[in-house]
Amino acid sequence: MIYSVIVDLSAGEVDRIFDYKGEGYKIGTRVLVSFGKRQTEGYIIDVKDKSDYDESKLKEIIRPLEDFPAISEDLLQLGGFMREEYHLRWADVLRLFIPAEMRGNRVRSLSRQQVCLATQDSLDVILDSLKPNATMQRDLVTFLYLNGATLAETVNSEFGNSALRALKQKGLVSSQDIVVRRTPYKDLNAERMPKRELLPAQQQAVDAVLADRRGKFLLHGVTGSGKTEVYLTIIDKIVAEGKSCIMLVPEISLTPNMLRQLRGRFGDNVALLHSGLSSGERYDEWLRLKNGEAQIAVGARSAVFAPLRNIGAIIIDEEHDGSYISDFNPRYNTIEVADYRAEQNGALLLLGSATPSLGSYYQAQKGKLKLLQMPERINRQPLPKVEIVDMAAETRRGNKGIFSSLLKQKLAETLRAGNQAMLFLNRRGYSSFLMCTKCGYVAKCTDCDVSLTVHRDDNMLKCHYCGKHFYMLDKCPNCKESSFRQGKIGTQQIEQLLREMFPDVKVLRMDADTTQTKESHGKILEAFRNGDAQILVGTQMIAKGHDFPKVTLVGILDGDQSLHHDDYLATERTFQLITQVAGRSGRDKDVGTVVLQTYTPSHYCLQLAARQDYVSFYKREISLREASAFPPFSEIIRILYTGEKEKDCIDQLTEQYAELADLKSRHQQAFFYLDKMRCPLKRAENKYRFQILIKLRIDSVKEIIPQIYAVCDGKTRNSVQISVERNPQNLS
DNA sequence: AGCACGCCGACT
DNA sequence: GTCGGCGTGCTC
Repeated sequence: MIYSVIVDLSAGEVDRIFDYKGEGYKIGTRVLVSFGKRQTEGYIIDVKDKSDYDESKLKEIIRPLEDFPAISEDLLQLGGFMREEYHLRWADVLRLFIPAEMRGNRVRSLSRQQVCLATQDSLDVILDSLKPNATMQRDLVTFLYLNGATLAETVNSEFGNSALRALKQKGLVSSQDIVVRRTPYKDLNAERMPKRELLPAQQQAVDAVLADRRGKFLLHGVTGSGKTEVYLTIIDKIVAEGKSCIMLVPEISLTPNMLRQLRGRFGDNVALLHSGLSSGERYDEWLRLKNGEAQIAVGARSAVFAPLRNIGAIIIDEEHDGSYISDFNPRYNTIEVADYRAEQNGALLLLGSATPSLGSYYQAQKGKLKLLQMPERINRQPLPKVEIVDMAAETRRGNKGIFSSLLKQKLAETLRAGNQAMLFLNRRGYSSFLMCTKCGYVAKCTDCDVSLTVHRDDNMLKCHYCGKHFYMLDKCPNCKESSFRQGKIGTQQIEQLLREMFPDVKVLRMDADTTQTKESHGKILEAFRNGDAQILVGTQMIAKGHDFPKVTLVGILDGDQSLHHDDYLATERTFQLITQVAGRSGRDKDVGTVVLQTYTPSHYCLQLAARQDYVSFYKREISLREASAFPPFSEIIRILYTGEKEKDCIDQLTEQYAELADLKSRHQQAFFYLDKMRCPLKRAENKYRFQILIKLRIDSVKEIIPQIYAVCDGKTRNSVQISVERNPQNLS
């Protein structure tokens, strides 16, 4: 037989099928092949009788890497779709479908010794054969009789090594090696959670979804409206019918919470997939799904590739979240991928959010998604009251600080009442830059065109783009003066200011700097939930999904921050962020308050976010998008050129731009826009950045996109990396 | 992605 | 003269 093999190398020149000879392999099997002068892993993606290549030159497949096909045929088909749709390489796509540790033979199953009784005799008979004073041995035998096979390490710690050895010698107990599965978050409470009675709105949503098993739904439920319970009920039903489910949450820090609820309801039938697991855990969880030992996959975006068969439902929580769009290689849109998989499997697709993305809500308006609404909180509490504070007026009144007088007052009240507060500022570090007051020199990264952020905890200057660290400056390298002005305040400084303002109050901070270790997310959140601290300061990390019953005050310190980016997503993002953060307040008995500080208090985005009026915001924003022909009424394509040699980048861009201009002249009506420019972020990680921006008429996308891809695949310099992004999330 | 081949500059 | 820089081409 001839096998079509994709070699597991990520490079343009080898991104094609290589034929090999072999016998008895199944499609989807990973194999070892000899390739050029050495051996490589590869994936069988097809079988055929004849090769287009000179068959006498075909090499033989050396051997399979696993005794089962690692990639199912429907995932292979999905891979083909993604390759076309997102202009990706086979190897990059296929790698998404298997746990990373399977490549390069790094997998090891974990085996442990297990001991059990080696005799069928009754307990009395066994006990009779033991001396009355051998208490440990008698206890152990009794234990094994009652509990069955047990891990040797458990037995050893409970009953001691000598009892076990003695019993083995007598032939009463035997031991064997078994493969044990490594379970992430093993100690996460697994107490059985009862099904909760659904409220009418929840029941309606569930009924509507279950009425169409191939339907596509958008569940718009305000923060605190009980969307999770809807998801659980649907999963329950689908699993009961023998089908599997995928449940996606936006980021790793939210998985423990969802996992706790899923395990509480479905026990071991749940497996967790995300990049934060140890390699052993990830492999074992993947295998449990692959083998059908678990039918429910939960995780961040990569869990959409869970190796499940017969999928009945794919649920995406907080569907508006930007993390569902992978913005580095391989770039893909999780919702589109989920849609394809749902279609393939005849599964239902459910997207949920309190602030749906404009695109999804538009799809719902057009009837492509069925819209389900849950407009009320489950506790019947009103949504939190949002007070907008005009910081310009505050400054005029002489308050130059970061906290408005209203926020200070509310903070004091909240603390006095024994409640908790969250303060949100989407800027980590101590201050955003360091500038010499004498000559205006600003400390910049050596590799990126970005000013360095001051970090006080380790007294360093850090590049938030590439992560490089630099020593703090004591004098200006330019004019040797040592007087500096600092930029905008970050979370570190907020934490410090709060400690000064409320010396007796415990403050926790959660941002990328305090969550570097694997479990730090969970620890901070748990500490705050337990009441170990009264104030939590954080970046957008604290905005998402968490449920803190004692929080009655949320302060948004810089509501403008994301509003004035000059990209078309700025207002949508700001609205989502403010609504999500505000939703953390007042989730229990007490009504929540939100203080929203801004310099543009009358901006419609902030006004409508303060009223949590999504529908009005949608109407306003969608008509703006339509008038200015932005997505979803067009598609934006960015071709990004990066490289260490500036001239090569420019030459490469210029050549391809000429071809695209030619393409445009032949399809005038398809193009709203075509232009080339230096990126706003001129250089990053020691590479220059240039881009071509294209805006296409939506009904021309299908026809034009392959031609744009073809241009990018033309003759290229390997000193320049070229990537194509469709509807990029940021244009920096 | 890696590895060999091949053609120019800087050194013992 | 030779070592070695990295541009170019190839892998079933």
